[in-house]
Amino acid sequence: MKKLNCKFCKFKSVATAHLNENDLEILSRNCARVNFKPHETIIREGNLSLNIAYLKNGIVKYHIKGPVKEQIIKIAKSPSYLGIPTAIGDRINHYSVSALTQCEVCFIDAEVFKQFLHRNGQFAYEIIQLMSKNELENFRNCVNRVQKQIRGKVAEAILFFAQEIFQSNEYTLPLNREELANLLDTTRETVCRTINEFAEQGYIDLKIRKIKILKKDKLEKISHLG
Amino acid sequence: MKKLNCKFCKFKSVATAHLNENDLEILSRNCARVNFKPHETIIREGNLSLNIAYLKNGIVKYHIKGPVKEQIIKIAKSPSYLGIPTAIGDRINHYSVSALTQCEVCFIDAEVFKQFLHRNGQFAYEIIQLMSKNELENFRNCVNRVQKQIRGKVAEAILFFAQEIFQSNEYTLPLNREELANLLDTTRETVCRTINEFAEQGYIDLKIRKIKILKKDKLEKISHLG
DNA sequence: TTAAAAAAGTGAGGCATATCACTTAATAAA
DNA sequence: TTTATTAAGTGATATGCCTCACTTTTTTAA
Repeated sequence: MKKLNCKFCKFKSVATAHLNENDLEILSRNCARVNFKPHETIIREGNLSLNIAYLKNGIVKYHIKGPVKEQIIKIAKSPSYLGIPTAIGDRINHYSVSALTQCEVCFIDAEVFKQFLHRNGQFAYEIIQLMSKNELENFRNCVNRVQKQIRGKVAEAILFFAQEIFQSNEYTLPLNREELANLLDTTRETVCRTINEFAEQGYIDLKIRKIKILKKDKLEKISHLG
Repeated sequence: MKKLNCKFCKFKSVATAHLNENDLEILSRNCARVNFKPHETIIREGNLSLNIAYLKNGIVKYHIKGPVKEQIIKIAKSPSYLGIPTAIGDRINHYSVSALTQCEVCFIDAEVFKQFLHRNGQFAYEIIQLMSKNELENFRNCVNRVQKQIRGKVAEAILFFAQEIFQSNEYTLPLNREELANLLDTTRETVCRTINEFAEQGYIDLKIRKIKILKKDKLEKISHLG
């Protein structure tokens, strides 16, 4: 943990840009930076939610205890706030967030963050905008989960990592087969079969976790079809 | 449509309680009340989102166009804001909301609402709190959808309407079998079979849409089991 | 009050995906 | 390097639910 000067943070969020000198000073005093290695837990379900986490760098997974098993609900990357709903919606975290890659996180005291929201409508508005976009994404996500068949979901995931996470058609998947299966509501075996089928068909080049998209149009068609 | 005096509205939201006389006056001038019959659309996906809808009275369904079909994503009842994420997250509605019962809705000009958020941190904070709770619920909802089997979901739905919507063990389901199936990601036939099985087992008393819960503990067990 | 239309219920068979049991490959440890 | 461990891949079988085709009941309209 290091104390910071948030004023000069190059990863400053859109919302934070609305804070004045004084508030940035308060933020600096109530903010601590922590680094996480892959697999480490940043936010833990069931713990007291005393901080807002801001992901400055890295890729994370959100996961939650379900009636049957632990479930990955989404993948997110920096820059983004990680714990707003869980810190403001209740005193206890309702989900976990874990690092998939090396991650750099700022923990902001939740009370200080709430004070900013109360005092600064501009700041609050930016947060509301972020949360709104998130909720729309979550709805979309949920419908895709329940309606698409496995081939459609695997294709969607391959494209998601290329477009939303890595901005490249070539990348190393930050999930193993088990985790990918969990994210897509299926089993490891089915993911193996499906992803290898895509490789056989020449839609992707696949070396375990290294993926290169060869026929984006084919994948898009499979993804949209369900 | 009628013009209102929001100051004396007995359905006033927690957030609105933070508005001062002047803002309440502005709200009154930019707010219109509309009544809806069952099946009528309150918010339509794809339309411009120029208003925030506040549900003063009634039960609604949220639904969204999926890759395969129109999907019911959730059921909500008054009092609640209906269109915050879709009005603030984008210029165009990303989901629809339709009346399941007779509904009373206030449409608030989105720009006026945004002004309140900008100017009044207290107001914004209340909205953030509502949105946070919503997001936590959505996550929970989504995990249940993907992990539970049909029997578990039907049991959950029966209990949900009793506890969250009607606060009674005896109620008339505001959905037909087709809609209930859609909400639970299954087919009409499977819902019929499952719900009638529960009736045969004596867990519920069932007359088409009239439901009376007889063995809550049994339903809870089935629901939690998945 | 009867006819028409819509909603609900039911049985048989099919299918996508899960499960199980195992092999092969990759990575980590000794 | 060799061995141990974990991750990935694969075939055979099982199963929960969907689909289809139809009947029965309820609601709406004439």
